[in-house]
Amino acid sequence: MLTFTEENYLKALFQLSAEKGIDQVGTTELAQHLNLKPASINDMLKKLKEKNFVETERYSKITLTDEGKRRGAEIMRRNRIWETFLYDKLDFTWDEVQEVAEQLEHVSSKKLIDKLYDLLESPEFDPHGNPIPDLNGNLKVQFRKTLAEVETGQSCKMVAVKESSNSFLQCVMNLGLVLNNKITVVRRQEFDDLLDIEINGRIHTVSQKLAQNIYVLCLNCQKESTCIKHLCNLN
Amino acid sequence: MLTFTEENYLKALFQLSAEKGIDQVGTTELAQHLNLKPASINDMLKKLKEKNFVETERYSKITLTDEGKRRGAEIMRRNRIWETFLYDKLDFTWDEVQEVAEQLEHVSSKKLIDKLYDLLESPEFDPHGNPIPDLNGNLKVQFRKTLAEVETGQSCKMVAVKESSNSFLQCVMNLGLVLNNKITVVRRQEFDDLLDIEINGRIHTVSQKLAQNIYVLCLNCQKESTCIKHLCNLN
DNA sequence: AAATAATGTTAGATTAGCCTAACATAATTA
DNA sequence: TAATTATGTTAGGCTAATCTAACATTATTT
Repeated sequence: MLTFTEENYLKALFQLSAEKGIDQVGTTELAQHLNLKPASINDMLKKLKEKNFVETERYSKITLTDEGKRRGAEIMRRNRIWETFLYDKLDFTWDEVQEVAEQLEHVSSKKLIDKLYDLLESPEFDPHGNPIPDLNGNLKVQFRKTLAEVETGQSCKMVAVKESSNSFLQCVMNLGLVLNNKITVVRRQEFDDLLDIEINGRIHTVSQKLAQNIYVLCLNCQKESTCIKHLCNLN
Repeated sequence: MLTFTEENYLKALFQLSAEKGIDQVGTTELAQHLNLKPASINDMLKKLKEKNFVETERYSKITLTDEGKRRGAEIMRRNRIWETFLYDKLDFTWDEVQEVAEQLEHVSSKKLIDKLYDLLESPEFDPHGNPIPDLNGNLKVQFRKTLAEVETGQSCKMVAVKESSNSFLQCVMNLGLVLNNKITVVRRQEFDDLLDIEINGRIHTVSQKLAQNIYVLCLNCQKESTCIKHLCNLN
C-alpha cells in the first residue's frame, strides 16, 4: 500500500514526465510542483527508490520505473475520473473540481473507480480536456498547440487548458469560453502582445499569458488529431 | 482544519455516545473502538482538549463539547451519505460500503456532501438502516429492539443492523434478509438458544448472537416508531 | 578556464501519531 | 476493608514527512 504522500509524488512525476515528453524530472522542478523544498524530495526519493518506483543516480535526474509509471497513471486516472464526476453529476464548476478531486483521488478501491467510470459512460477526457489514462497507463494525447501559436486569421477549437489555477480558470470562464468552442484569432498588437479573438461572434482582447495556457486544435488539421501515447509499456 | 485522525476520534466519540445514550466515553472503550492502545488515546485527548472539542478530567470519562459533537456528527453524516451513494448508485453490496466510506468521509467539501445528498434525494437512513445526522447533529432514532428480544410467535420488520463486520453482514445476506423484510420468530430452542425464524415463507435457524445484532420494529408498535434525538443542542 | 548560477545532497531538528512498559487511581469482590 | 481487577496516565521511544542551513556538483556565461 502506498501512503497518501507517496501517491502524490508518483502522480507528480508521471504528470511532469508526460507534460515534457521526457522521462526525466529534476529535484527542484518536482519540489516546485509539490510545493515542497528540494531537501524533502530527496528524503522521499530514497524511499521510492527502495520500493523500486523510481531510478535515480546521485546528481542526475529522476526516472519512474514501469511500476512507478503504472501507479502514477493510476492516481492520475482516479483524479480525472473524479473531476469528471464532480463536473458532470454534481454541478461543480471548472474551477471547483481540482481541490476536491485531489482529495478523492487517494481513496483506494478498484470497484469504486470502475463503477464511477461506467456511471460516467467511459469518458476519454476530463472537464479540462485532459485525457484520462487507461488501465495500462496509456494516455491519449491530442495533437494540439496553444492559442498563442495560432496564426492571425486562423480559426481553432479549444480542447483543453494547461493551467489549473483558479484565477486562470475564472478568467477563461469570464470570456464565456468552454471546451470545443471555436476561436478565431482576429488581430495581434505588436506593441504589447495582446490578442483580439472572436468567440461566438464577439471580440475579446486577451493576454499572451492566457493564450499560452489554452490548448487548441487547428480546424484544418483534424485528421491526425489524436494519437495514443504509450507512456508505459506494460502487459 | 481537522486532521484525518482527529476526525476519526471525534466520529468515534460521537458514535459511542450515541449508541450508549450517555455523553461519557472511557479511554479503553475508545481505544478498542479505534483499534489503538489507551496510551495513544491520551496523547490525542490532550490535543482535542486544547482545541476545545472534548472535556475531561484526570481519571474520569471523556465528554464531547458542543463543537466536538457538531464535528463528530458531521463526519458521521458524511460517512452515511457516502455509504448510501455507494449502495444506491454504484451497486456496492452491504458488506463493501463501510471500508470505502471510511476513506471518503474525510474529504472535506460542503458542496460535495450537499450535492450528493440532493442526488440521493435526501435519504434519512443509510443502507444499514442507521440514521443520517442532519446538519445540526440531530439523529433520528427509531424506537427499536433487537431480534433476540422479540417474543416467540411475534412478527417484526428489520430496520437496521448493529454489527458492521463483513462476516456478520455476509451472514445476513445469505439469509436473503434485506432492510424492511418481515421476520416472524417461530420457535426457540431452549437447549442451545437457537431461533427458528420465518422470512418470505421460508424457515431459517439462526444463532442468538446473530439475533442480537439485528434491529427490528415490532409490527404492533409502529405509531411511536421514530423520535428525534437531540444529541447536540446548537443554533 | 574561471567565475557565477543553478541544481542536488546531507545533517540535524521538528511535529503528528503511534507504541511499550511502568505506574496510579477507581471499581468490584471476597 | 483488603485484595483484586479494570481502567487511566506518564515517560520515553519510534517512524513518516517535513523543514533549514550548510555544502557539493553541474551547467552556463564571460
